[in-house]
Amino acid sequence: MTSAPRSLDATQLGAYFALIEASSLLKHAVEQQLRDAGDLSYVQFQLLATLGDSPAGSRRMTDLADGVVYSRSGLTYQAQTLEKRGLVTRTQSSDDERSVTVTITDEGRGVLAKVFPGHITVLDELLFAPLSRADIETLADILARARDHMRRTPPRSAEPRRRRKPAGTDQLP
Amino acid sequence: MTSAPRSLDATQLGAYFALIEASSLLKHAVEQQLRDAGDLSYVQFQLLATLGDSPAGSRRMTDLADGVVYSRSGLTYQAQTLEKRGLVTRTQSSDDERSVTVTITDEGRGVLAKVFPGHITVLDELLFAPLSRADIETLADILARARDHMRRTPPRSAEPRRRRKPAGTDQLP
DNA sequence: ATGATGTGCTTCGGATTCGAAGCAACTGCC
DNA sequence: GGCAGTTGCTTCGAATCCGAAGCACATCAT
Repeated sequence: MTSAPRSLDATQLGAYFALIEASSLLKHAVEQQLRDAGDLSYVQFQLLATLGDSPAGSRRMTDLADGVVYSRSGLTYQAQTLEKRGLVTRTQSSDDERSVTVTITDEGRGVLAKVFPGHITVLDELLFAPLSRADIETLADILARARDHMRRTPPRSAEPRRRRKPAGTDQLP
Repeated sequence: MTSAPRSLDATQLGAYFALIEASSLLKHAVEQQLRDAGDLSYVQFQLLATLGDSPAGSRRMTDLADGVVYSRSGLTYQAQTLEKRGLVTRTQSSDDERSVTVTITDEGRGVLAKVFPGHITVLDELLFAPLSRADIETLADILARARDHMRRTPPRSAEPRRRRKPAGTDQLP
């Protein structure tokens, strides 16, 4: 299928490791700041920030899950947590009874506002400080392309559920 | 304290989000492949790979923790797991009674070898496919600088415990 | 030596994660 | 209409993660 299981050259390895390490370090630092400043986990912050940017401060669970990279069940868990703290509300959609609309509350926006300045400071000091303007632009461009490609490419076993047909009725979807 | 709590411009935001999303997506995909191919978590793979690259296939716990971004306790947990499966051994250092040396076993190398080809395939298909040679070089360069900077920069409250000196006895290490 | 401090690792408890399974509501097709 | 299949979300159980506290050895100053 693919050609011989070749190995990666030094540059590729470097890019791969640097990507993983840089994002891990950054994420850890950001997580700590969020925890200290507003008692938020990273996902919780992402959810609030996404909602804060959304029209009417609302989104369906599914849309949220698409934006963030988390599992559905994890999203449910965090949404519950945020609801308990009064930072979001959850309401049934009227047109689709199954669908749940999550909305950020004023208190949620308050926490977001309280946490933002420190968040930006961390980014400035850790990520942007050693990079030039041009670096940042280049980085954004390259990573955006990689991300978009990955989003388009199914995870290699993402068939949503292969159901067995009654018998012999096997046409492709 | 810091200057006015400015906000990020579009490019910076783009770079930040792209970094987080791209690394998350990549990590998830890699994790799945590792799970399927060798029943390894990502950390476990990182540990084995690090050991495999080390002289004599050995490292002290602390050195491993520095290489990977994980917490000490998490490292202990994974090392135990790997030991149970016979992929590494743990032995006391002779010169420092507290220190534990982790060594990869032949079986560990076997798992590593079994998992590698698929690992590389995932990287090729997901990360490198949409990027040019030059992109990869640039990416490696920029992210390496960012990573090195972050490693140098203490996490803003990482003073390992500032003991008060008796008085005036302050020379640098 | 000997106590004070520092270091290396583990244990402990709690939080967060995921996938699989379950439930309820929607859709399409006969 | 009415049932098969799909979709949206939650629940469940197990795995994994982290920080704080604990333990044992090392090192340093007295």
